[in-house]
Amino acid sequence: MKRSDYIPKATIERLPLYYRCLEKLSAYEQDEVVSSRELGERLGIPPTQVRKDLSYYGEFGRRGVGYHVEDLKKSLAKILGINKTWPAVLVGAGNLGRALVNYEGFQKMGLQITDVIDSDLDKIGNMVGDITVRSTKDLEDIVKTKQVKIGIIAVPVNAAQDVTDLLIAAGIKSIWNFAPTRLVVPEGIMVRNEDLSVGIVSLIYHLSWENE
Amino acid sequence: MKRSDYIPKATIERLPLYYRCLEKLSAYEQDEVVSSRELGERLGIPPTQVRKDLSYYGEFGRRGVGYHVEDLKKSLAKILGINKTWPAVLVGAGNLGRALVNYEGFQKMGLQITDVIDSDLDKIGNMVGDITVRSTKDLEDIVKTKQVKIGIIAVPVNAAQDVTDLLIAAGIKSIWNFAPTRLVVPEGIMVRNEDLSVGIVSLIYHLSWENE
DNA sequence: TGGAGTTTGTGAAACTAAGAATAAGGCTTC
DNA sequence: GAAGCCTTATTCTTAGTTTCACAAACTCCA
Repeated sequence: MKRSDYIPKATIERLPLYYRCLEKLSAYEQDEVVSSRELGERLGIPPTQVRKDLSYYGEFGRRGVGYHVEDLKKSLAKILGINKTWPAVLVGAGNLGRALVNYEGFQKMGLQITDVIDSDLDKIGNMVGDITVRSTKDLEDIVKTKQVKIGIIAVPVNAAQDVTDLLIAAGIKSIWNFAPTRLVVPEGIMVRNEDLSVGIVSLIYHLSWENE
Repeated sequence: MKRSDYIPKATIERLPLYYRCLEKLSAYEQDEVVSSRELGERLGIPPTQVRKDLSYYGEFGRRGVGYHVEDLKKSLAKILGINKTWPAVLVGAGNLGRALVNYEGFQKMGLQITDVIDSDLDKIGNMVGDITVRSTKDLEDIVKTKQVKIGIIAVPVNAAQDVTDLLIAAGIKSIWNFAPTRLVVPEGIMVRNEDLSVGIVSLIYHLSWENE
């Protein structure tokens, strides 16, 4: 597939939004075709931005017509890598861990949490959704046999770095980190921080400055 | 407090990171002073960026010395508006809602979830943490009497817009949205989307392109 | 006291992303 | 099949953000 040499990070963040919007369109709308204008309007993104973003990866639309919903959806799935299923192991069977396992949206995006790990002996053996919580001792075996590349960290801050080290030792390549701390990882390991506190603070920031 | 006319959005997103780092420093380190270099190293941000970000709000450091940890922490708290406590009402007593109520980091950032609302009759009256789940009918009363400005949406996608309308009708000014959809709101209402699917997709994206 | 070594604050430069303008292709209608 | 109206793709311009470079301020030590 064509791909420009440099693609803005911001573009990559918008692609999933386009994808999800197309999913909705293909499920509920009868139109086979959507214009960049309509796609943009639904997402609050200018149409020129939509076209620009897509153009990094090729020509998907037809001038004077628009984009074919199904085709573009398939193309985006391929671009995003969600045309296959990615197994993931989640560490931390607390509230957040349970919420993530039960989160509806992941399956559609290609993520499947196949295993849940916890170090708390009381939690091992419990069910989270339809997954049995297993011990950290099993981690390496799980990662190796299922070829898992993604690890999700949903443990308290003070355990996050230890869990990271365990995951990397077991062979994990990408980490999705929900603990509000910066993880130290070797070259080649990708970390995405999903930092909830940052989100709320920027909301509060705007609230507190808004009358000045 | 001094504040430049225009402050980059990216800067505002970094301020909470600085704040949290300072908290850690003030709790575990004996040094009273921290340099922009050290602060940056801990967060993976270049020191010039740290200084520039802070400089939008005034001069907090001493040349040749660095920043006084406690002072800067206090200044940042004031800038971010987290020197006071902001009450918030959470809608949706599912897994995600429970995870949010029990999330440790919020209190420190000035957010206090004071009430939980759900439309599901089976859930009303249940406890989430130490909060009793209440009906949507009580929403307006809660918002008015407690002067709540922040609403948190942790309901399924198809209910999110209805909940948004309810929150706004009740007088909410800022919405933190965990449902993976774009909310339609009137002018003057702030929305922050915390879209978990986007996070995982950008991780998958990098994984799937990495060997090309 | 003065010089060497730090570290901040900031204006300018470089870089990155977004937006506007334009060119080119495609549909519709007569 | 030609004119007029759409819509995409691309180039060019503008805006936004980061990085650089350096003066100013401070510490430490001789």
